[in-house]
Amino acid sequence: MLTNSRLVHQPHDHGRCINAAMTRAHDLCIEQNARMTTTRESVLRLLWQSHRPLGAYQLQDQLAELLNKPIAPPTVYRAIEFLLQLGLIHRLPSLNAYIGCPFPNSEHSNLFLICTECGSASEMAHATINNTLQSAGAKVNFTLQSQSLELFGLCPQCSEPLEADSNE
Amino acid sequence: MLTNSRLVHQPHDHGRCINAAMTRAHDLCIEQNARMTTTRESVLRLLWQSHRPLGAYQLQDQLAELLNKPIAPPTVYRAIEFLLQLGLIHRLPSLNAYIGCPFPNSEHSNLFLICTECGSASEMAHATINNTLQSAGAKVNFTLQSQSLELFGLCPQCSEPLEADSNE
DNA sequence: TTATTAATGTTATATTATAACGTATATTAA
DNA sequence: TTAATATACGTTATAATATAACATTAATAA
Ligand SMILES: [Zn+2]
Ligand SMILES: [Zn+2]
Ligand SMILES: [Zn+2]
Ligand SMILES: [Zn+2]
Repeated sequence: MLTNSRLVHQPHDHGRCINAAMTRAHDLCIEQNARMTTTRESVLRLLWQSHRPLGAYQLQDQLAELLNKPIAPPTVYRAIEFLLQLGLIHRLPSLNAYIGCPFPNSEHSNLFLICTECGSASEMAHATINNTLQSAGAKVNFTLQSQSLELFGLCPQCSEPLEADSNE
Repeated sequence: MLTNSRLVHQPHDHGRCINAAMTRAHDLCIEQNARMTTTRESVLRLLWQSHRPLGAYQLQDQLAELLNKPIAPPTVYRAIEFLLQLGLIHRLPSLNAYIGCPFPNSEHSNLFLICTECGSASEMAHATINNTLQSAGAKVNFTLQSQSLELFGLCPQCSEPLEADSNE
């Protein structure tokens, strides 16, 4: 089971998250002979500013501010599409939002844990779950191609206040 | 494991699906002291015309034709919201579409099997999967509240042509 | 019946995403 | 180096999905 949950939902040195993500991205681009342009790099970096998914129009605003010039939606969506195709980011359909992928190299299905309180989202690659889903499909002769798995709930951080209350 | 997969992805007497769904809906409304108005009933019935999820604006068109008068988006969305709250339908976030729930009474999480070829979608309530997800969350101190699970692939119907080819 | 609540009608607008076409920039071939 | 090509970006318009706000009507309760 591969996950960034422990990191995401705890205080941590987030600079390392950013650096690691950007390094991986550049490596992957070289490997795939893809171009990491300023726009694409900026969008990826913006998505890694936190572990909270961002919508396309939030990205638009932040990108415009960062590059200090007006940015139109297609610019953002093109960068998003590029990053999605390389597997550097994911789309969270239930939120219409995007988030950086912490392990873009490894084959993995997307299981997200999304905190309804703070908005942070972590990702899991969970072999058992994937196998179970696969065989659940197979049992009814359904050939699995891809999947979108989103779990909503309270992250460790946001559960704590409640525990504190019960101590009083 | 509770599912309507066998039914959905095979030829079947769909009239029975519709009748069962409408009966369940009316029963549930009585039980919950909720009003099944013409608009709401029509939307539910439209969603049950097939096992393919429909978007809000497809519903708008079909509802306008059915009721023979212009229908504005809020009318559709209000009916959708009502049916969602009663658990009579579900939203499929990755499709921006809605589908009737085959077992609105039973507590269940929403696992959908969506055929990328014919668009049909079936639903599963799968205890093992839910338990596994629950405990996967618990392992990283994540308290599960709700979930959105969508599997994409080929249904039995749409896999068959390929099998036929290999017989030639 | 009147008061109250619930549902719908209506208009406008917010939010998310893409189409179409032109321009600039980078890569490759000559 | 230059010309040809492919790739990325700029720009404008618009499609597709969803909601806000307020007026009107219908159903229920007092
Ligand atoms: Zn971090
Ligand atoms: Zn990922
Ligand atoms: Zn049916
Ligand atoms: Zn259901």
